[in-house]
Amino acid sequence: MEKHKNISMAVIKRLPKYHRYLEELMKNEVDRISSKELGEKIGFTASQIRQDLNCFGDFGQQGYGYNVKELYTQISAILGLDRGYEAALVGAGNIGQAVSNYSRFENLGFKITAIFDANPKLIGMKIRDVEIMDIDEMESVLEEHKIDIGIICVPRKNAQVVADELIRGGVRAIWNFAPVDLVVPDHVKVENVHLSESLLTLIYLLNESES
Amino acid sequence: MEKHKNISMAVIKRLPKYHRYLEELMKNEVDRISSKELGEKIGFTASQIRQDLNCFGDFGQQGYGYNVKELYTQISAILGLDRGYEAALVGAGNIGQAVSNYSRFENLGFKITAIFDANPKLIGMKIRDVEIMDIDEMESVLEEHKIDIGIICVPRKNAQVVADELIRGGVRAIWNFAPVDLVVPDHVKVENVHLSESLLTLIYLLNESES
DNA sequence: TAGATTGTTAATCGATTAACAATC
DNA sequence: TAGATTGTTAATCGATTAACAATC
Repeated sequence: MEKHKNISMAVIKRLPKYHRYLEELMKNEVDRISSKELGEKIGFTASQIRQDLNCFGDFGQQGYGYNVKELYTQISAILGLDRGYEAALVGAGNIGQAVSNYSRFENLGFKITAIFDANPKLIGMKIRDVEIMDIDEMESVLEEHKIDIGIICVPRKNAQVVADELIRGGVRAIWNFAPVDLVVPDHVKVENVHLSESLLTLIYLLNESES
Repeated sequence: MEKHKNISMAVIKRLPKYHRYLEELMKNEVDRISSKELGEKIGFTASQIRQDLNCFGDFGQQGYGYNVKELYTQISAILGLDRGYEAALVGAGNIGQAVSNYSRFENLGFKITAIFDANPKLIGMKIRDVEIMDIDEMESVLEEHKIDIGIICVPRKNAQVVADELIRGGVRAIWNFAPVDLVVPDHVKVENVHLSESLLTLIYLLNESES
């Protein structure tokens, strides 16, 4: 399976969508699907789907299409969902609490096992059985505990410092909810959830269609 | 200013980023900036920045660059931030509450003026002075009150129904936090915040860089 | 076998980058 | 004026779509 190299971002960003639609098809007990049918569901061209999937392997069968269950398993493996992930969340404010409480992630093998905040009022509180710790303890916790993913939900001005600290603690992937572009070394991956940018895009589109 | 047509999504998605960086430059009291300097800050090529901006007008001056304040004003206007927006949020669970509480939006002229939920325990509670109303009242509230943007924070299975209801009530833009792709008529714009997809992308990148 | 649908190559389309004359 | 930097056209690069032989 060494096809795996130099996959474009465009393709990568579509993988989770395939995953979601295949999960749904499985739930509806659909056994097979052609690229044409899947394309109609998902809103892609059949051609694009075949191109995308062929970046990773030959999952289909001529004259038949794709076996839903098998393809789902394959995509899950490609995404890396065949193992679990431990995350540490920093910043237990509005968004931090929402993310901590979001149960949908657990099906994906994703677990938040540590939560940090600087606010004394929050420290000691529990979110889904995980106690909020003092951010000063983060360094030592990261040392004794292997964390895959850091989640940054702190105010903008603290985000970079927290990122640096997470990286020093061995974190290789950062899910960033703060409205900044973090500066990180090459071996660290960042995925941003920039809510304001998303909202501004929507506002632009709203006005565009009205004018 | 009728250059405004047929702007590609790639460009539109970059506009909020320009807005953010220009805001920061203004705060730092920078008067002028060249496409080269801005590019270095923001991580785009100078060429791309000039191309992007020229979709909307001639904002620069040869030999000088761009006036930060003026460009910021222009980008704000392009994004539609020269007026205010009223939003209705549906689903006051984890994410709904986080979004309701997110104060950063108010600087953008964006205000959540109505919140709905189906849960009797939540109805009557207040979030930032806005009372959570019974979702059954939504139809009448939308009738008497002009709402620009609907925010969907309900569970997946209810999202499409809520979207339909918002659209019937005259909403033209939907900010969707539910993990579904909504089906809407052409004149309605949807911007998705798909947290699971974002997380899966990050997990993929994490594994890619490790292998 | 015949029909369907894949994997893959080639053609097209769109977005990014480079180059440079215009000009402040 | 000379240097700097734009706006814009042309070249390149990459992503999407179309086409079709291979084959289940």
